[in-house]
Amino acid sequence: MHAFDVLGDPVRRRILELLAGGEMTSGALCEVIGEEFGISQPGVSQHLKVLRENGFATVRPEGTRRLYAVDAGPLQDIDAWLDRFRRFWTPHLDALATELARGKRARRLRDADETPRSTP
Amino acid sequence: MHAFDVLGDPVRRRILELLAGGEMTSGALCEVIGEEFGISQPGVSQHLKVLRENGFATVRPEGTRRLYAVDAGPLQDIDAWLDRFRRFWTPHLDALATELARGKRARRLRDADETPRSTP
DNA sequence: CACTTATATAAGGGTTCACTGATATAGTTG
DNA sequence: CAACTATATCAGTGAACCCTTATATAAGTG
Repeated sequence: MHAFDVLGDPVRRRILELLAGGEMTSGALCEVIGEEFGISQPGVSQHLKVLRENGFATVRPEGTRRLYAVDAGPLQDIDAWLDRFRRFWTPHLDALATELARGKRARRLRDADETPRSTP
Repeated sequence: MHAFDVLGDPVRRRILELLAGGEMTSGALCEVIGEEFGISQPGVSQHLKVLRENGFATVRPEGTRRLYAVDAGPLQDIDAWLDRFRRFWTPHLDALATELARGKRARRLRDADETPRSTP
């Protein structure tokens, strides 16, 4: 399943949004999602499986619970795919700022201690 | 159809990649896509319709041809949605650089992501 | 106008997906 | 071990999606 397909489902997007705030147990997710979308525990569990199997989430057992957390790998892939379109909405940011934003070379920020002259 | 669903299809992603290079006619797209994916002209046309109807592409008639172009609006929405996960792969960029990169206006644009309450 | 080229729509079929209810696994506790 | 809690899996069903072939619209050309 492609990363975009995984994110095509609103339940899975919401789960990731929740996990963005930190680890959560399957049960806690079931509660919120069940409330918001009106779907059953197996329904949520199946979505968690999709997130797991596609690298969007990791799981860590703790006693009888299972703690889920975001794995940002596939999200980063999507971010990278979007690169080729960024020029459509960030007309001409100077290269340094773009580089910074992408995070390709965070180190350079320290070296060049300047305050990047903004041209927004 | 949600933006992520639109991008879930590899043919539509490829069409957008091609359009990222500049306007193209339906015919030219049919040729490349037909070649690469082995699908028919109506197949491609239907994908173009999806892209149009969901705001990913604009069309402009020129004689008997139709010129397609990228409309980056929905892509920007996706980029904005990814914001909440960026900290996972851009450890700690200072706020200024991030703000610069995102484009200050992008922030104001939209933050709302509908999380429907379904009625069973 | 008849003909051709460029593109879109229509109708139908096969496949995939997301749900539900029932059940299985696994850890915890009496 | 038995009972309970937390979570995952199974089997089945209805809907959505993407493709195909056939056909429609529309503009240019003799």
